[in-house]
Amino acid sequence: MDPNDVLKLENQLCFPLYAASRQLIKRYRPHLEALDLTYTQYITMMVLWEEGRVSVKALGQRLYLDSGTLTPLLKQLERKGYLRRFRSREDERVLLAELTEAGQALRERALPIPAQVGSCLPLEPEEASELYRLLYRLLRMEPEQNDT
Amino acid sequence: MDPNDVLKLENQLCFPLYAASRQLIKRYRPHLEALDLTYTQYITMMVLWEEGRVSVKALGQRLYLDSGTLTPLLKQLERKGYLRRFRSREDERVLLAELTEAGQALRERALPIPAQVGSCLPLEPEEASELYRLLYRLLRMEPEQNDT
DNA sequence: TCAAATTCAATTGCTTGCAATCAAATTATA
DNA sequence: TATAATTTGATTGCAAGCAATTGAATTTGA
Repeated sequence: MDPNDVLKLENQLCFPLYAASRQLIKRYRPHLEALDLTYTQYITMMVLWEEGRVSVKALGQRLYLDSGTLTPLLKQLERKGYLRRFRSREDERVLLAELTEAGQALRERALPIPAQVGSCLPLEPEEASELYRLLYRLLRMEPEQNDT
Repeated sequence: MDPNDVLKLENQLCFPLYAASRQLIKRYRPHLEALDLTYTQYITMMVLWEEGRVSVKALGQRLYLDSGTLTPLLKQLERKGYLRRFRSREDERVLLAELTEAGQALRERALPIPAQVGSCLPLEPEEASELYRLLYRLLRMEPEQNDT
């Protein structure tokens, strides 16, 4: 590559990743609005639909989000009545989030969403799974170094 | 796929896209801090380094961002002295952003960044270019429909 | 020619996203 | 057992990101 082109937008992996992520999330919005969820709230609910109950720490590890993002988001979901927040008996530092009945019921209404969004993607199925594989490979990046 | 697994985090393309995008942007931060730029400011500067001068509208189309995001961002870059903002003579509605000397000079300091970030990715070169290709295919999604 | 429609940027208001910091609880170790 | 280090979640402050709205400039077309 011409060294003058190194800084062109189109020559960097990060930009299409960032742009595609936002564009795809935008595709979820109209479907999620009916459920009164944002995309981040939706993926949080997905973990709860799978686990039923989860600590903030575990949630953060699963979603690659920190407590600064999760705390207000979980409070919001609690206000909406989809989950309860309470401290663990065994370790009072640990805060657990647990599905309510309403949160559990919401799952049924979310079931058709993946197919609805997936069907309008301009990718062949094998391209989608290759993309999927490469993204998970990329996610295996080492976590940031801290100077201990 | 078991229909019960449709809502699992790991079965959706959007989640790894969203997570990988944020993780990769995090990789840029330490390098960009030295230039007093955030990631979004950086990609804005990349367009300016390429074009020299660009309207808010064109910038938004290029970056998939709207004026609500770009207006404060461009004002910030103007405060830092990297660009000037002024209205077009031909059409007073159009606001143009133009590189200053300082903005032009900043390019030299940004040149090594792509290689620095790229070198720590856990992808083979051919995987990276395949990922790149698939992301641009995905970005060819139709823009959102508006009900005219 | 002039009123309506369109285009464009700015503004408002809300939700992330995250670094930095703080406080509380627990664990390790002297 | 003191006390130091670690873990954990909350809080704070700032920068996106974007929908909705506004207001000014321009274009369209009757």
